[in-house]
Amino acid sequence: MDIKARIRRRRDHNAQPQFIQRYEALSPAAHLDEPVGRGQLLEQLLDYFDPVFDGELPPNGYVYGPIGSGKSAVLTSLLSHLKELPAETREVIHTSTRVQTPSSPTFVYVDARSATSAFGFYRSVLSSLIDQSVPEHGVGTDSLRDQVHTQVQGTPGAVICVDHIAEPRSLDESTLVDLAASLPSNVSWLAIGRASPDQTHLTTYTGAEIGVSRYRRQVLVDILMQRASMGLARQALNHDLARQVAAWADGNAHDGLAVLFSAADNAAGVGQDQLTESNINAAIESIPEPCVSLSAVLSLPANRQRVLRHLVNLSPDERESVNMATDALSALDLSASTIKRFLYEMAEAGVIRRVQAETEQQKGRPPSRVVPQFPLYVFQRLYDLRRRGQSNHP
DNA sequence: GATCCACGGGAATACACGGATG
DNA sequence: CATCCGTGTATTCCCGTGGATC
Repeated sequence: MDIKARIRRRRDHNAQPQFIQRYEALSPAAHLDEPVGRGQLLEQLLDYFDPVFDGELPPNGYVYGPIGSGKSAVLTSLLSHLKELPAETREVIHTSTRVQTPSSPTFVYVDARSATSAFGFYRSVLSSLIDQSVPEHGVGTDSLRDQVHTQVQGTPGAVICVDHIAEPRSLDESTLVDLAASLPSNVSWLAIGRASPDQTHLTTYTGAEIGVSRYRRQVLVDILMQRASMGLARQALNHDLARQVAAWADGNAHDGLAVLFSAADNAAGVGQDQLTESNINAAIESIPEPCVSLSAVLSLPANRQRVLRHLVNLSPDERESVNMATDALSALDLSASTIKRFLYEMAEAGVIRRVQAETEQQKGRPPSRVVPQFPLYVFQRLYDLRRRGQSNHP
């Protein structure tokens, strides 16, 4: 490295912003306010929602597509914009004292990963319908359902969009159908999931289906460049590297962003001001196959995430068996049997994988190695950031 | 006092293997 | 040889209890 470059590096390090400027912009679990490259899906969703603008309800619907194809990104962004519409008109038209009835159906977003029970579902719907916060305890499930009824009845209705349907640990299809049936008749739902229509019986209840295909390579390149420009110092990611990541990710934005995040984190750690091919390759190496969604991991109950966070730091030989991992995690203030049950449960959900040992030992059933199936470094960093954020703003 | 659900513990079941048995 | 049995470990299943919150 020549002297100029060395000097420039020192100067940049001191005078310029950090290499990683915004972790949120890089996070595979976060969505942009304006998603990139999904104009067609946006139009299809607007077509589907179109009756709402005439004060009518759309039919039940189903949006399906593979992981990392932008379903949640587009839907959450679209809903956040749509929800602003009635609020704007309300302020202008109505007096502050009168309780106004909206002239068109309202939009509700429910994440089935966090609303995993009937109680959670009603609670999520209700808290979206009213401004006040809804208690998590002390109120019965039936009472919540009745409150949803009183909120919706006599209005033009609501479209309830239920994301991440039929994933492990989220709401399954028949539960959704049952819950929806328990709501007033002026409610439509839009389910978002990964199963194609022939793999689900959900479509027997829907009047509209929207399929989403994986991102084309060039679009994924654009997404990576966009995120890099928002989250990293200038010129940190060059186009060729973005192309490499996109080629590897094969249309899966989640995995592509996980690589970008991981590579950037690594580069920042050793003071680079640009991502290199070896950063990218190392990051790619660190992504498991198959890779479970980080936002799914980050919406697990708190103590399960805590177990995973500590699992990340265990050495491989401490993960040689479920029992050994349980012992190694005993520093957590959870009982051994709970930790063990968590590990089995999360293996069931695909968050970790159990790999049966070669049958060498004599006695008993062979143990299983514990292998994380999520991007370790990215999870670690996001988990720690989130915790710090919470303790700053309790 | 009511409510939900995370925890914790333990029972039941599955699996692997060597050795005994028919 | 095929099957069963005993032992030891792994895994799954189930449910009561208590903490946290209203």
